[in-house]
Amino acid sequence: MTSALQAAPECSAAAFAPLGILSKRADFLRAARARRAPCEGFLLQARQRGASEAEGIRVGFTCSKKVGNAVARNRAKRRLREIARMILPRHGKPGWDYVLIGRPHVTATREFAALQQDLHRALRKVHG
RNA sequence: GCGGAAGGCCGGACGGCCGCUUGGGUCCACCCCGAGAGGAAAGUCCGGACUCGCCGAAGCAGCGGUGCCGGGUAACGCCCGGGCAGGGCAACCUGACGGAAAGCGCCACAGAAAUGAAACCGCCCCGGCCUGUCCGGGGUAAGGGUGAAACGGUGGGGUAAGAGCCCACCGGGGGGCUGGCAACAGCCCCCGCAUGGCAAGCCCCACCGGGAGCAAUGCCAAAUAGGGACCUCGCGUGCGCCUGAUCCUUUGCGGGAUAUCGGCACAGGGCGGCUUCGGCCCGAGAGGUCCGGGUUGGCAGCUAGAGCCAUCCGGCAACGGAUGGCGCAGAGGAAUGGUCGUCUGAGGGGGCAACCCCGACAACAGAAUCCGGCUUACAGGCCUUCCGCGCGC
RNA sequence: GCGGGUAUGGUGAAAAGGUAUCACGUCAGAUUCCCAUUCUGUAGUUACGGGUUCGAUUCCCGUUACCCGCU
Repeated sequence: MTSALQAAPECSAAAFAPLGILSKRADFLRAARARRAPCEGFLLQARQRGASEAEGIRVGFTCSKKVGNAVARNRAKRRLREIARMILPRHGKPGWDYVLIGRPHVTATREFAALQQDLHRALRKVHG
């Protein structure tokens, strides 16, 4: 966790998108217990962290074996990562954790623009 | 032209923009220049490389594997060539393909009998008297029936009935010669010839193999309490040597003592299932197993390798050799992506047709230490060689 | 990633290479005025595909699914 946050400022991309990466099982579990917003292409879970925890926007991705074989899982994860990179730095809120969970068949094949719409809608629901 | 057989290859192409990982340039940042999934990256079924204070080597025992012969290879359970057997008109395909008179074991049910064979019915002969759908003794494996399998097969002779009892052919066994490195094949001679099947049952023979695995292993940092339990072996020798402590003596140098401490030595002990040799360690402690506690960070291993591509030479081939060229992913909760455009396009739709429209979501699938194989998955396409049938010349 | 194991009615387990068995459960029937108890019956491609064998749940090979260990 600390490594992910310390690594982020060194990373060139982090200057644009200060997104931390979730890697701890505990973080995923805490996000799952907080707010959730299902939509067509994926499931969004989000949580506002306590003051003592890390800063900035953090994001995690989950594609279980249900999504498919390794090719399908990786493809779904990459598309989720892409929409997160495009949208979260501007529309996400600092101090929040977001977890995007892939769905079988849909996440890998849905129109990319529709996926982006889904994320916008899900973020509004989670924040509001 | 139709239907097949074998071998090999490809697995959309190019570009723009925005990203990711990584190498280099740059003092740093910005930025610039490169590189970035597969034939199976898969299954983890074999074989290696590499690592290990799991002691080493040889032998024995044990365990596991392989199994026609020859060759290839670092090695293999892989590949190539050959033999034999089975299948196919053929091209060609398939085969765990050593040993069953070394031994042990099993062969259910059925059947008389399931293996150092055997007489239920039947057939034939002899004897008896109650002369019969009878009883007793013997001969007989041709016939019946059972079974997955019944002790050579078919035909003829022969006989009381039969029988390798005799003969011919086929099959089998033994020996010799020839060809071949060999597996094996061919020919000749001899033997009328009881000697099932299963070794992917134990086993025998030959050959091979120690174990664990890159989450191996090494280093750095951080953190905790270096804590507990159990097991195995040992705790010996002494006028040995040193004189370093110590003690006695001397003003001191020096000399002496060896009870005690220390060092050295020896005996002894430990390190594989056993033995031998070697090595290492201990020498009064050593080694091992387990529990408990802390960490879940970083670096190395980590990508130049039995490497790839051409050409030539040797070889039927697998493959080997020589010369020249190439630089070819290295992540680490894990990069190799997103999107747009142009082209090609199997296919789909429309039309009598020319042609038009749609069309990259058209396969299986994502490196994780690295190689050689095997196996499994795979849309569609291309190339080469060969076989059968049909037609033409 | 590396290594190991398992698969048998709905569930949990047995089974020398020779008819797949046991317990609980399900459903149906009998018993009872009704229920419970009791009794009788019921259903398996032995995970899947090949091979060895006369014959495979068992032996061998491949595939699939699930489970476990190792930092």
